[in-house]
Amino acid sequence: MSRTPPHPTREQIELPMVLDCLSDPIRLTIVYQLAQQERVSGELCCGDFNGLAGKSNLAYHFAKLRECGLMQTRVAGTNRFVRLRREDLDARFPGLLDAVIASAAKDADRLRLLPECEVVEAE
Amino acid sequence: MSRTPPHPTREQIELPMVLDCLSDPIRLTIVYQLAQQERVSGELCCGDFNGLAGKSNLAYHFAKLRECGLMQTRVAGTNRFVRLRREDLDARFPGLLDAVIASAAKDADRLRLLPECEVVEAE
DNA sequence: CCCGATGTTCAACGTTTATTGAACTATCGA
DNA sequence: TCGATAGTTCAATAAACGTTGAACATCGGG
Repeated sequence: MSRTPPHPTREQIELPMVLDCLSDPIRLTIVYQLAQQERVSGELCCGDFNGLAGKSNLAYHFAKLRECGLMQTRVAGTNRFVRLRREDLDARFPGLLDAVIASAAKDADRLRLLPECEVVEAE
Repeated sequence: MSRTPPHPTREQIELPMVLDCLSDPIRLTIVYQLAQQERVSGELCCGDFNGLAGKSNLAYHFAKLRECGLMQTRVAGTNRFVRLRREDLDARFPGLLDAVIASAAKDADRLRLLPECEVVEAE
């Protein structure tokens, strides 16, 4: 569990898998928030997403994002840091990631991927 | 069965649904071939895709593509013509469709969405 | 008016998916 | 060394998905 998990090579990244990965609201939110972070460190810790779902569910989504080549995991002590594989994705599918992120930003309210995600409970 | 089936309005088109729709190889192929057709009539007849899958299976994929807002169906006699909802998609998600199509074109051989799709049968 | 062609609808099926909680592993700090 | 923390793995479940074939509806041409 301590070693860095396997990632696909750049050439192994497949378009349908990437699109399928991005089609899930939780994963799209993760990607979107990682994209926001690109201007800073580019990295976020797994725990930073704990608000989105339960921990085991998040681990499932992280694995999918990693296996399809969308993001990269770095192990640091008891933490794991994730980041977008921006260079590989831009090389494989130029403009795709930016278009998806821009589209997500446009619909941020609709997708509920805003910083503060208030869940309104109707009775 | 004769009347034009329901389509979502432009504003009803949702990003995750569009991405999910595009993540299926058969649907991606349909979209890709419709995009090729944009320089000509922009339309193709349902039957033009009969090589991709069985007819009932195609009807299923057509329905998904229509319901997510990716394409439009026009009834003409006993035929049905489909086309990309280019304007609506570009308005909703600028650059997305083009990026996806360009990515698909880049991987056309890998995705087997070339005009002649030879299926190599290993014993 | 029927026949053939075009496509859809329906029920059935096996597979994949997302989600959960419990158990587990690994690391850091006191 | 012990305990708390971070995150993964596993088994179980329910829902959604893609594929199939048979039945159906509609239109155009003889």
